Amino acid sequence: MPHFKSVQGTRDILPKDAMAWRMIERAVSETCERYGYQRIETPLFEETGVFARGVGEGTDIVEKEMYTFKDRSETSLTLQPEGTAGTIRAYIEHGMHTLPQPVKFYYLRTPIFRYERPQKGRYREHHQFGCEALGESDPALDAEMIALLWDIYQRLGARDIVIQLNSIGDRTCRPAYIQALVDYYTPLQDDLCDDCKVRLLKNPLRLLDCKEPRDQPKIAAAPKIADRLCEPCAAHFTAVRELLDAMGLPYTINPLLVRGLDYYTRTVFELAPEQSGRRQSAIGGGGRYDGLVELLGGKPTPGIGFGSGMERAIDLLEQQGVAIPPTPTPQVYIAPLGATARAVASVLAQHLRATDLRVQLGFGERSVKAHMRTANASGARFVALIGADELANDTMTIRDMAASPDAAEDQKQVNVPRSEATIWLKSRLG
RNA sequence: GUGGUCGUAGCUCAAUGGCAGAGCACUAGAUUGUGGCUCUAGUGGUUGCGGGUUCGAGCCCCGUCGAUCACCCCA
Repeated sequence: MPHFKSVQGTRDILPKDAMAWRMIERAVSETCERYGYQRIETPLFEETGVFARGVGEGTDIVEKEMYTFKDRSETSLTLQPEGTAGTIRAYIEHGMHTLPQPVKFYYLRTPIFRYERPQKGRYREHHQFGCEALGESDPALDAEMIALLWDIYQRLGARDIVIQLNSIGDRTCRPAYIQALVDYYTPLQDDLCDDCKVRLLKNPLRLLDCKEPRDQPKIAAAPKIADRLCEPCAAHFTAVRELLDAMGLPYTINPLLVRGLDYYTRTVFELAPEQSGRRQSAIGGGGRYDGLVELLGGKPTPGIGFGSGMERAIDLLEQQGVAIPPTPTPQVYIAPLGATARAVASVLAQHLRATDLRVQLGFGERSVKAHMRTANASGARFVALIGADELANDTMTIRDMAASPDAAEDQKQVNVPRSEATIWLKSRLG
């Protein structure tokens, strides 16, 4: 017999984790709706070009991390490696530029696929929630979105998390900054770590990200993008900061914050636990992408968005001991004895469920003891026992599983007419 | 893609190169139809997979798959 395993970097989300997921889903959807964002769900896969062009040909994601395949008509498709590009494609395809702008979306529990070497907090399939807002460049939108992300995690009860903020300029000022960076680093080339030698040629912004100790002094002395922004970008960045200050949102400017997707312009931000030396603990990140809609074939349209990893969010909440709502338990467990009772029990279960009670039906030919054990393990509050005696007089014996072990037997259970089952249970379950 | 550590029952783990085990969980019993505590029994394994060395491999060697940690990068 072959035995199958979930494939590398994927995992099952089991019932024991369901409530944690649901808690996050609720916090996200309710908070987003409060901010006027509406839910969107786009297909799991797109034509490869959507991501290749959107995310950027030179990025690691496109170069070596996409799940790309040809379908039976030889069309190149890709499982979404991030949440933004598909949403932009939908915005363009459905002519949403005709709606009042900005158009504000959120997505939830969206599977994201990246072919990477798995490790803690990093999977080949993971899930994100996120927001996108298109058609508006007002810095108030940037501030609102950062506040929204912050709000979600506050609502979830996460502690000690920080927002890092930076501006990486736009098509006007960034090329000049990158050139300045290259000019600064080129004379130092021979003294750089091997990774940085590659970065200098391939993705100079990433030089700022290096963690090699010997390169830190070079980074500290390197030109900073904040000093090189063009006038409009500088004004935009200032406005975002002033709004965040006015809203009282804690954030820190990180002049070294750059992001790995090519489409970002101006505002970029990340959310991470306060004392996380490790980079893969970032739980959310995003930024403005004013050129992206045009890049994907739409009219020039500003936009901004973020994505946040749900597995990482759950890890964080677990690590911080945030209380997860308990899994709902049955309110009634019905224990039938014998074939006739089982038929009666099935019908009774349906009646009770129709009145919104959570009912667990006991299956099979089992002893009373076995039923009681199963009921106890299920966490059911009451057991409704139906055997020969109860069948004979149309009753059921109801046992209160929450009664003290020391209580007298007649305090623990009572015989109730089956016709009064709903009323009896409802009055006691509040 | 690179490097370190590790793969034994559903879970957590034992077992000098010499008969594969325990606890938990699960199932069933402990005088009539009653849970939790206790006791007893039972189910459950091709020791991740494939080769090799050896009289004999869970243990040693090689490969492979996977997990984990770090790098790279990202959520």
